[in-house]
Amino acid sequence: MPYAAGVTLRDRKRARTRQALVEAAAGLFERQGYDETTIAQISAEAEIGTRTFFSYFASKEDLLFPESDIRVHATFHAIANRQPDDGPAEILLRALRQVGEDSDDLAGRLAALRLRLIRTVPAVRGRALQIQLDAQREIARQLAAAFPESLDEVSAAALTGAFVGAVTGALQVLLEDAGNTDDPAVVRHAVQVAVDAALSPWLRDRS
Amino acid sequence: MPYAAGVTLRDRKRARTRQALVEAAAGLFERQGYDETTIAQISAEAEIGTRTFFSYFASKEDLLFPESDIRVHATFHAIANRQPDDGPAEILLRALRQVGEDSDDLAGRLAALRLRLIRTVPAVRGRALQIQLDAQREIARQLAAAFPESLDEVSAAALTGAFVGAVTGALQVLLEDAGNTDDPAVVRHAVQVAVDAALSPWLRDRS
DNA sequence: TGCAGAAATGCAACGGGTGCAAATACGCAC
DNA sequence: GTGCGTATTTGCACCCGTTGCATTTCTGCA
Repeated sequence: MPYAAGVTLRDRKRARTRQALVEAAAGLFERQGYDETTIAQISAEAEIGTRTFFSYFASKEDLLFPESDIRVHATFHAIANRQPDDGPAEILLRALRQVGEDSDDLAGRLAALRLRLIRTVPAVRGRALQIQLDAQREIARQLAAAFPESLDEVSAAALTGAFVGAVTGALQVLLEDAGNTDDPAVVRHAVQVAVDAALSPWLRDRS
Repeated sequence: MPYAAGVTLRDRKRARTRQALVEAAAGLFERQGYDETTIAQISAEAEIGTRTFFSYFASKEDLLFPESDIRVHATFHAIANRQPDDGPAEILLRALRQVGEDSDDLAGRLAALRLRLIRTVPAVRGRALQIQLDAQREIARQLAAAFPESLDEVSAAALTGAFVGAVTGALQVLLEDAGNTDDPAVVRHAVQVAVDAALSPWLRDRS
């Protein structure tokens, strides 16, 4: 029932405008750079008033992170569909592995742009880190709920933080080495190498 | 030769003004809140022009992170003075442990304020995370240099990221549970618990 | 003491972001 | 299809952080 009731004209129009904003922004950011692009320009290109922009996105940075919760939901899914003998670490491992393979997320034009701007623009990097931290927290909560007897909230958060931190750290180095390539294949490969390198200590213990 | 030559009047005056800015800001932030305090106010209280503020700090957030590299330097020190048979993990472990014990950093009024604002104000949290990431990167670099045959750059970054991520994750939960206390003793205790909880997986393997 | 260079300052401007009130468009009942 | 109540859009004025520029003031040093 994806196209169920309740999806009104208003809703569709709103979604379309939102999409238009993201695309307009992506184009302008690529052409002129992030700092050089003004919200007024983006709004104009999407044919809405400047003021209205802020009823779609709370800030300029947020344009680069629409649907910021898909990763969290993916992990929820990994937790829900876990193998009976999977421990917390196995779940996180599988989930993070999947991030590397999920081409939808990394191959897209917007994803490449986002990655470049995260490396380049401090404001964007800051926002990205915050979103990551929130996601981490939420995943930890779910993990603790799924393993009530072996994980308290604090341990769950520590574990999640360790995994995410490891991947982030490795990725940081790999991307800075890779120079300014936006080639999706290169980026995807870097992510996979990073995940494997980051998670190898955990792999060693269990295999 | 700490008070060596070259320390001119200008330098001392500049340091004094910088300090005055930090203190003025701390007071105002405590009294009125972060967002409600304007740079003009801070500058006025420190008796400089608003414009001049930006020749001391690049942004409002940076007021809360003067000497942001002492932690990095502490880790350098831990690396330099390592025991002959210490591995990379032991070094990071010792360094992070020390953070919890170093009362200079956590007991101070400014440190408590900083911690509260990190939890409260998104802009501050963003800046803090960026500084942390930079520090992490730098530590990883040093670690890789210290263990050339057992650690490549990527592994070093992953390891560092895992440790820091674990502590950060644990601390996040502990501080949000602790409510809005600014009691330094409580905070310090939370940090120690967080570090121990976060690092216990690594401790188990080695002891 | 005087001069070159550094720092401080004032001013104007720009962009992100918000509160407010008027105008507009949509959903829905009739 | 009409009309009304409500959600959305919009323009406007405003605040604040931040920067460039030109001017003035101050310090280091010969």
